[in-house]
Amino acid sequence: MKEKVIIVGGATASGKSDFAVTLAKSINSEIISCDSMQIFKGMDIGTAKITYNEMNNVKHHMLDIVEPTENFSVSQYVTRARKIISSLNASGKVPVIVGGTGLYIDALIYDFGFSNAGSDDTYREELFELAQAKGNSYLHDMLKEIDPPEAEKIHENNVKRVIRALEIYKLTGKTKEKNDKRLIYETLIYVLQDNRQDLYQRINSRVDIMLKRGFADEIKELLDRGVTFDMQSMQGIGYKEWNGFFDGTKSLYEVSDEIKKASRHYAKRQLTWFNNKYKDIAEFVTRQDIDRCVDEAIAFSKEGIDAVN
RNA sequence: GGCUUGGUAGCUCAGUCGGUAGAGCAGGAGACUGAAAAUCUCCGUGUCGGUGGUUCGAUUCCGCCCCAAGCCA
Repeated sequence: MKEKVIIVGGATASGKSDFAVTLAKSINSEIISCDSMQIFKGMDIGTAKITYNEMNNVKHHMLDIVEPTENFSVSQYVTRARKIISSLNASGKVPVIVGGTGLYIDALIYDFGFSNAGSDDTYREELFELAQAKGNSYLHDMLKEIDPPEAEKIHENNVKRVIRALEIYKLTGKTKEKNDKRLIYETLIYVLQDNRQDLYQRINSRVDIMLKRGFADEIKELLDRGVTFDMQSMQGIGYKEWNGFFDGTKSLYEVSDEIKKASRHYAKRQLTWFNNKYKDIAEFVTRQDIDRCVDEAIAFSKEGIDAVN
């Protein structure tokens, strides 16, 4: 029998955290965050990480699990999250997975068969310089040599992806295997929706609030602790934009404006992801549907368990 | 009141030696199975301030008017 999982997805600032806490509370379960930035310690304000009070006594997993000086990847996320899902299921709890990182959710609910490839910074650098010198298509041709179908899927200007594909090959000696898309869990998936304008409005004002709550201090602290702008953690929205602020090349207004803009763009990308990929497996709801969803979640988490006992 | 410089896409501006116009940003659509809050792809018709004139034809040249900024009174 498949393990069960409830998922709450949606764009940034759409109210996922709150929604998820309510669901988890109602089925006496726990939450597993599915967010590629909230995994970092010390990055709280900018990632809009849930606060202790907001958790409302519901246990949260997969938050603050990596130092901001470290690299992290989907495969590591999946390995760790799966264990938590299993142990919760074993104790009769259906975990509520919340997050906006589409790839992480996908990798979790489908079997992508990742091997444990880490990263190779010097090789990345090497390839990047190669692309600079000989052009994007040169690098793309390299990928075509070793993995034609993969090369077919990646646009040659998407240098970062081409590099990662080559890097994986170098580290594992293998090309990606085709895995069919079958859900490995029994799922109840909700995607939170919102009017575009309202969402953008919410994003803008949320950035203003972040700044008032000491966003700048958070960045300073990270930098003091040895985090630099070229690290993975600092590529996140709300972090990379501060590059230039502390040496005076950028004003606070510019920083805030750029963060808002980037967040809006991000939200748009998330909407595209969920709208197009989750059409058949998710239920699209708004925050107002919470009561109905709670009922469904209760039924979903009970279903089957009675039969077993 | 006089002079100067502007008034072109939601914004900043380019351009048309006279044949009705194009960039960046914003915005929109999309891709995405190993960095994903990353990365990448695609989408540009707007009374060219108004009005008269010159012209086969004006957003482009000329006159007048309106608006904005600056300078002089």
